[in-house]
Amino acid sequence: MSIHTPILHNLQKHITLTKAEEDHFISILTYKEIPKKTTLLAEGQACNQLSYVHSGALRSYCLDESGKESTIMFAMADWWLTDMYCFLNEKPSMTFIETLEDSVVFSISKLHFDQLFHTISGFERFFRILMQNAYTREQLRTIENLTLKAEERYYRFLNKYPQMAGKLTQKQIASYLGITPEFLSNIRKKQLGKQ
Amino acid sequence: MSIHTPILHNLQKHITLTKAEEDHFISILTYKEIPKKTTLLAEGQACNQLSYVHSGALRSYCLDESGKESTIMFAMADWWLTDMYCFLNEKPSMTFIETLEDSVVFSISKLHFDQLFHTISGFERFFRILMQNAYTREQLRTIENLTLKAEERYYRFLNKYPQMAGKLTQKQIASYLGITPEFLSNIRKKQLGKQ
DNA sequence: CTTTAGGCTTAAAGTAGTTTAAGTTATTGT
DNA sequence: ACAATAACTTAAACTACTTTAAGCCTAAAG
Repeated sequence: MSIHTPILHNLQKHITLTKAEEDHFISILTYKEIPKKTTLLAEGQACNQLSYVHSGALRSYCLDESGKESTIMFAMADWWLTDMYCFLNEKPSMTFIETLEDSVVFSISKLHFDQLFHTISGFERFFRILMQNAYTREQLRTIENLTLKAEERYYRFLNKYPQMAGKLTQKQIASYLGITPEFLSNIRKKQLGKQ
Repeated sequence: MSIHTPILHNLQKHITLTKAEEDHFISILTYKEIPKKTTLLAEGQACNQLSYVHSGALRSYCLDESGKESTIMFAMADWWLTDMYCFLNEKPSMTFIETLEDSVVFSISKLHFDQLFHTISGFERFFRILMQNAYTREQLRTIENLTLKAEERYYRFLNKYPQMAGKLTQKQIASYLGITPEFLSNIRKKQLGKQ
């Protein structure tokens, strides 16, 4: 059971690798230990890393003109994270990525990423499935945002990501749901009364 | 310039096909002429078709318990459309798809779709890129829904999809933006005053 | 050609969510 | 151990958006 077992296992969810492919894949990974509350990507920076979360938890968010934060997504162990649009199109990042707790990630540079489609025969398939899942998940989020009230969205969030709830502040959860922290506090008070 | 030129051209945006691959691809397409305001997929039905829009315009939407419509997406010439989650996972459809005007589409069955990954060497890449674009577009929509007011979302919609604006009713546009038709009418009146 | 249903508008009243501001409780850095 | 900063709460005033209901206009169906 090496340090690379989980990330290899993640690939093996969707594709089979030869021993040579495994070795090559491991050779391009950059191991990073990142303390809690560290920003590893900031708006405007080159977004040339795709990261696999080995342990810990991270969050990506953007800021509007007025300085208001919106949490785009979070990632815990066994998830992948980057500013996907900017990574794929080699644009300066439009988002921030920060650790929520001490984390270990394996990063792949855009250069190596592009090569993986040639060096690992199943990688195209692997990444296609990753993108399929990300797309359908994001579409569900859109629909829930359009059709549900904040209270219902909050309970679905708690239900879908119970582990994340403890790692995020209320302000961060509110910014994922698209409401103010004050209103989330309101929703929670209401629920306490019911119990 | 055959009827298949546009759909082949669409594949060739991202991959190169041999003549044999082109012929095979064309052989699995189902040509469909569909009159205006026809429902070609309804909630609960098997969603086993992925459709390329040759001409015309379509819309996908879902209904909540109370009967309220939400427009998930629309598609015009040269776009692809299905209930992606249900198509990929072979679940009964959660959405409706209807034509907004007389349309011609080429459909691919899930069975043929699965085979394409083996019969066309670049298809995995093609579909990966399709999913990448769909994902990053959807993520942008989420952020705009969370951060912008309805008025701003409406003007960005008009700006991004000027051709669609004329094909959708105000009710449908409102349901894409996540507001009531009455409030959209309000926004439009306000703008008329400014001009 | 006429009826009817749907699409669009208007306006008044209601509600979900925001803003501001103040106070309380944790965390963090020195 | 202390001060400073951020997290969470509360409440009152405000605004964005919804609901309801009525009226008008256009297009499709008989």
